[in-house]
Amino acid sequence: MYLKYIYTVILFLKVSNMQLTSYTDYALRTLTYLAMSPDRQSTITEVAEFYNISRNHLVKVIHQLGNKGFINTMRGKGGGLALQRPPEMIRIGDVVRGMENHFNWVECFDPAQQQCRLLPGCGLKQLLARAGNAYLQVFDEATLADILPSITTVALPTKQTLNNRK
Amino acid sequence: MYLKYIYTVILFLKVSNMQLTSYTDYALRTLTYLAMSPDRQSTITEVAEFYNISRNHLVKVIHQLGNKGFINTMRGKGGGLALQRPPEMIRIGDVVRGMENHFNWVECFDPAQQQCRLLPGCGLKQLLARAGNAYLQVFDEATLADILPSITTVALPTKQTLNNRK
DNA sequence: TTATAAAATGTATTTAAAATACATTTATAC
DNA sequence: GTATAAATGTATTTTAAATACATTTTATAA
Repeated sequence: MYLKYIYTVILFLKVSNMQLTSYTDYALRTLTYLAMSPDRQSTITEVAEFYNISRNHLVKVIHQLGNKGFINTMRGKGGGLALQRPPEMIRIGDVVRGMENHFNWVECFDPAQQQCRLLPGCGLKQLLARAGNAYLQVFDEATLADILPSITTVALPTKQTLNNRK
Repeated sequence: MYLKYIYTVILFLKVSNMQLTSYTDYALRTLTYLAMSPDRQSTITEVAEFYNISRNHLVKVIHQLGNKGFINTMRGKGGGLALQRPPEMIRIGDVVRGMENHFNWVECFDPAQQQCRLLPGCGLKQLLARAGNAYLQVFDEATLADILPSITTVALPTKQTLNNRK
């Protein structure tokens, strides 16, 4: 007897993308910069130049940092950026989550139908979810204050040096 | 007095790439397939067709699975693939590590010099490393046997059905 | 009240890596 | 020696991230 194979339930797993892009990198560095430059406004240009990274890319990162409530942004002359809360109150896990919006731990789907056709016994999905949670958990246990480099190793611009520069 | 800013120590973090690509996805599914088809040789073509995925891509995945010692591959007529060990002996963490070779948790470098210029107080590096370890830890606690779907939901080809097919 | 400095926003281009495709070689069973 | 299967290498396509460019909006200092 000829048996057609039953392909009905196919486990298609778009395995979790846990990639932290330069988005998160830039975000954390911007926050670090701001934390090390308290009591004044910094600007996007200033941060981009300090780290020697693309200002254009940074613009978007900083915009998002503002949207997510990590920093205050002020337009116009005399405007700039500053932390919205002290470093101790900024949880790294929140930053990571806020910057990486595609934290789709798992998607099980039929690539043709683009919909989940979860196998009843699919243990991988749960495993990936647990791994992802363990990953974020670590970030949830640290604040910006915890990762600040010892300030003495880096000389940051100050209001005075920025003025001298002009 | 004019102060030149000291840009000397710049923290450049290529933030860890924790992305599991379709490589790992395909690998885990191949292993699952083989585990559900014990007592016989399967072929690359068979696995690719079952999951309806690119045979060419799968070829490389399977080659690597063989290199890493998860499966036995046999060339030539009557050849094919089979698990090298029972599912209980195949640790998911090992598979993930084996397939994703670029698990560079952290790289701190000056993009110009491409070398690490680690800040003494850089707490992010450690944090990322810890998160990565926590992530892998979960995979280390599971074996292939743990994630196998209940076999009754999927009908796999058998030696008999494969012959009927010709 | 105007000029300027700053962020906000949108679009287009470049780059890098993953995914896929294609072609050839090597091994083995019959 | 022929058919079947994996091994291997290269080229192309696709996708998403990163970057660049252009314009608009907002605030404020002069």
